[in-house]
Amino acid sequence: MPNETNPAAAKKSRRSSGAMTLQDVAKLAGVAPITASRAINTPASVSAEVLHKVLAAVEKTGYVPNRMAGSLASSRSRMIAAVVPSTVMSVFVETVETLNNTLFDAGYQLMLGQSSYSVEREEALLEAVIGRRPDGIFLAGILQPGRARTRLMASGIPVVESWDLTQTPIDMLIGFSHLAIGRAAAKHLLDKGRKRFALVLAGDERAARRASSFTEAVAAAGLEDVFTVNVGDSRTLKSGRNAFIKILTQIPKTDAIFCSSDLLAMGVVTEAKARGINVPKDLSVMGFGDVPFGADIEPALSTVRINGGDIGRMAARYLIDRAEGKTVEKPIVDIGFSIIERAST
Amino acid sequence: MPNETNPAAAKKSRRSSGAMTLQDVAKLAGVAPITASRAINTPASVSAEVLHKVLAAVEKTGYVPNRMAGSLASSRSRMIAAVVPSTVMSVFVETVETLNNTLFDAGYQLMLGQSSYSVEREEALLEAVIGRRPDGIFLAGILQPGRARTRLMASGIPVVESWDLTQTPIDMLIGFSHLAIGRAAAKHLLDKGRKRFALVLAGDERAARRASSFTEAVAAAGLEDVFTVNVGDSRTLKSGRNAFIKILTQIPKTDAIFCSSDLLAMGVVTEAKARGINVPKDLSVMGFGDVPFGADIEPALSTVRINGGDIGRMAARYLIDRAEGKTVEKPIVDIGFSIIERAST
DNA sequence: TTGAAAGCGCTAACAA
DNA sequence: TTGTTAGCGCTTTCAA
Repeated sequence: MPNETNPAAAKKSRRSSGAMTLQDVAKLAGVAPITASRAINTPASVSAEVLHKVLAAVEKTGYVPNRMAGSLASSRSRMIAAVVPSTVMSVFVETVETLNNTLFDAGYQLMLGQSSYSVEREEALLEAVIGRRPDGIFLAGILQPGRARTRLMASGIPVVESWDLTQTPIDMLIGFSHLAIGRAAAKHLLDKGRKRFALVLAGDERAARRASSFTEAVAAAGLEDVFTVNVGDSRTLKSGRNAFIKILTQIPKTDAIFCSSDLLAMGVVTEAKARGINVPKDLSVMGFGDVPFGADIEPALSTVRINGGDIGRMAARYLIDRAEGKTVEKPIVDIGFSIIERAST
Repeated sequence: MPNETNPAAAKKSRRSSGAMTLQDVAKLAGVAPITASRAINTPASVSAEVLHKVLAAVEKTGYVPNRMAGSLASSRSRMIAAVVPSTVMSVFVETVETLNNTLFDAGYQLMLGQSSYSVEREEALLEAVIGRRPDGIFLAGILQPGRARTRLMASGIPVVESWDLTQTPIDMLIGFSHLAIGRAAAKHLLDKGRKRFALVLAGDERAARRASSFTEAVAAAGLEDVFTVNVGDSRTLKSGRNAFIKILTQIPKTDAIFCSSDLLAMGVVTEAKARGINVPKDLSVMGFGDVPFGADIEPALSTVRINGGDIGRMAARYLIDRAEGKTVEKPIVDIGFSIIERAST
């Protein structure tokens, strides 16, 4: 070993990353590396004197433990991965934020992947994620059968799927029933005495399921067919405005519209107001997702609220418990939803 | 070595994580581990026959490389960390989304940390982040001197600070001038012939700087003092509504309001409309950030646009180039801003 | 083009 | 309570 004799100028081996290591700290503190490790990670398991010496050495060297090495040695990465379709104007952000904060408070980091609503991207993302050996994976949605799902199950990594219900989850599940939401939304609007219904939705399979049960409930009430407008993107207000123009052209008598997002609903309301149509007198509009400012616009927006914060918190809790071997349960939770009645209906 | 003779039941050593390893693949393919590694990572450096055998073995075993082990051996984690204050209704989400997508396309993962606008949390976060040895760190903002900044500089990890300008960046910088924005906003409203100005802002230091140059520019035009309302949170519409009520009570003649976020501006507009005040005839309202739907509300919202996508893309590029040793530059970029004039002014 | 050997920096396992 | 030893699963280095 070169330069052993001159600590001050001790050059690291060619392969070293150059940063301070536990070795350096241990040497400075005059203890074995494992003892330094214990002083840092489980201070209770070490004598006061050793603790003091090691912490002093840490301070002096500016040592920051290399968690990658620790993870490799212990097979515990203290990382959780989350895969979401998007974070911009998305209904998942509250969940991701809460998940992340809860994880951090428990000493975990979040790896975030965005599938951009693409199945291929999602598959590639999951492959990459599995390679990082996270202690858990959160999925915004349910993973369809395929290569990624197989790999994921084979990996043995704890998984929380969310935002939907299924009989065959990969592992854990925190969701709610889109069919029940469609029915509840229809009931809400029927109770208001509305007669002619329309739907505005983007090409999202879950929104389509809400729409189908909505349509059924309206038919069951003996009313005319629900007119449905498909828009490209549920995260823009513009699509909602355009959709309303289409509805007005085709079925002018429409008096209730259920949208697959709050932004779409805001678009409908905006366009209606611009045309002198009174919401909610002439038209009831309902959104989905409960954006933070939905209560403060004029008229305040009726919507379906999903408690995204609860999903994030619960998912974090389940994944951490699993990672720490506290449970082997496979919870399947229906967290439900609430119909939020505000001025727009 | 136990069970060497019975591959089917071959138990891994007690310490093993149990997953397939490069060893397993190599053994199955009849080559050395390093050769299997080359076949997977640099297929060009290997004969066609070996490549075929290794890929077949990968397929059969369902092997997913352990990137943590690879990172440790190569001192390259292929992870980039981003630290932002928040992702809910935040002006940073577009940047994070673009950063993440650009990184993923280049084979990198994103670690996301949220400081929740707390300095202590930010320090703790950065300490945790450094321990993961990311190849680069993106900061939404500029890091103030302190323990974390010192540690970060000592770590040698490439850093991009953003969203502001400074003479003393840690490393790289992609920002813009908040003082220039305040002046430009004031000029825009002065050009409209407005006479009595107000500001609505949350307790954000950057917003305060925009406000100060705004105030100076108004004073330089010989007009009366700018009335300033401080609100708790720039990410709610409600604060904007309340702020406007306060302004109306104190300075009823106010005819121009510059807000520190688009949501605050939307709140002001909403409250004004609810009180029969015409925007923009009686009152000009201007936001900051250019939320995706600002162009589609009624009236369309004038605002200051920061190209968050560009920041994310450039940051990704710089950090990757640095990680791959392509450059050692320390770019300092002023990406500027645009005043977006719409109906609300 | 392929392989043997030696780590990367840490912690599990066992021993004292 | 402290230490010794032997890996974790991969890649760098050097040699053939």
